[in-house]
Amino acid sequence: MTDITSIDIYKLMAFDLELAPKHKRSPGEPCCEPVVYPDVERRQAERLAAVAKALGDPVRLQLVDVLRKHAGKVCVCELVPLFDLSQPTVSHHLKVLRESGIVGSERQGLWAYYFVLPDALKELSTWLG
Amino acid sequence: MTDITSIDIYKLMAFDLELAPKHKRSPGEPCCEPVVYPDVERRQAERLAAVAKALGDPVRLQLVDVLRKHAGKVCVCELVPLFDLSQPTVSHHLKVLRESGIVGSERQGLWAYYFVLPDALKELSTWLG
DNA sequence: CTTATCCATTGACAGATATCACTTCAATCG
DNA sequence: CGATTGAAGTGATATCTGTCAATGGATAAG
Repeated sequence: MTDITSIDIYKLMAFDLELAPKHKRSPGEPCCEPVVYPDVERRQAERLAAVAKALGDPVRLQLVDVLRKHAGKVCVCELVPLFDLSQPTVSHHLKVLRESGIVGSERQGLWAYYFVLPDALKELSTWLG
Repeated sequence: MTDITSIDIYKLMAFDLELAPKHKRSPGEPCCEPVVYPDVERRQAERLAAVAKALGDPVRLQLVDVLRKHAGKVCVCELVPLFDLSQPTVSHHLKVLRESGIVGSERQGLWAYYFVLPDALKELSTWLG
C-alpha cells in the first residue's frame, strides 16, 4: 500500500519549483494559481504553534527545563525562587504551560507539584527534525 | 552499543528528588534556599524562547514548513495565496521570521525569495531532545 | 477555633501583537 | 518617460500578554 504523505508530495514538488514564477503573465493576471491547503495541515500547524507559543517565553522555557531535568514532580515553592518574579506571575506561567498540555500538576496538602507530560513535546520535536 | 539520551540521564537523576520539601521549617523560614541560576542558562533560555516565540503562530509555522519542504528559495508571490491574509500581513510574518534568524531573504528584480537558514532551528531541536 | 502557609485567582495596566487599508519604493514594461 | 507590479513600510486598532498588588481558598499547626 502506498503511503504518500503530504511531505512526500512537497518533496516531489521541489523539483518543479523554479526560482522565478512559472510563466510570463499578461499584466493583470495573478502571479500564481491559488494553492489549496489541506485542513489537516492547518490543524497540525495550530497544534505545533500552540506548543511553541507556550515555550516562547524565557521564564516558561526555563520552567520546563527545570522540570525536565528533575524528571519528577517539583514543588512550586522550589520554582518560585528561581526567578525574580512574584509568586502569582510564576503561577500564571505554570498555568499557561498546564493549559498547553506541556505540564501537569498535582496537589499534596499545601504543596503543588508540577511535572512535564511525557509526550507533550514530541510532535514539535519531530517536526523540527 | 549503549544509546544514553539526555532523557535517560534525567530519569536517573529522579532518584535524588524528594517529593516534599527537604526539611521541616520553623514558621517564617523560607521554604527553600534560593537557587543560583547561572547566567548562561538564562541567555540560552532567551535564545531558545525567541525562536519558539517566532514559531508560535500558525501562519509563521506554516511558512517555515512550506519553505523547509521546498528546500529552496520560494517567491513571496507564491506564499501569499497560501493564506487567507493580506499581502502586508504575510510580509509582516516573514519579517518576524527574518528578525528571529529563522529565514533569510533575497531580492531578484521585482521578486523576493525566502529560504530557511539551515542552523536556525538546530538549538531548539536539540533542546527538545 | 484561630492563625499561618502555600498557591491560585482577580483586577488593573503598560506593552506587545496581528491584522488591514493605505502608501511608498524599486524595478520592469510599453 | 509614464504606467504597472511585487513587496515592504506606516498608521490605526482591537486583542493578547506579562506583571504585580490584593484577595481568596484550602490545609496544616498551635
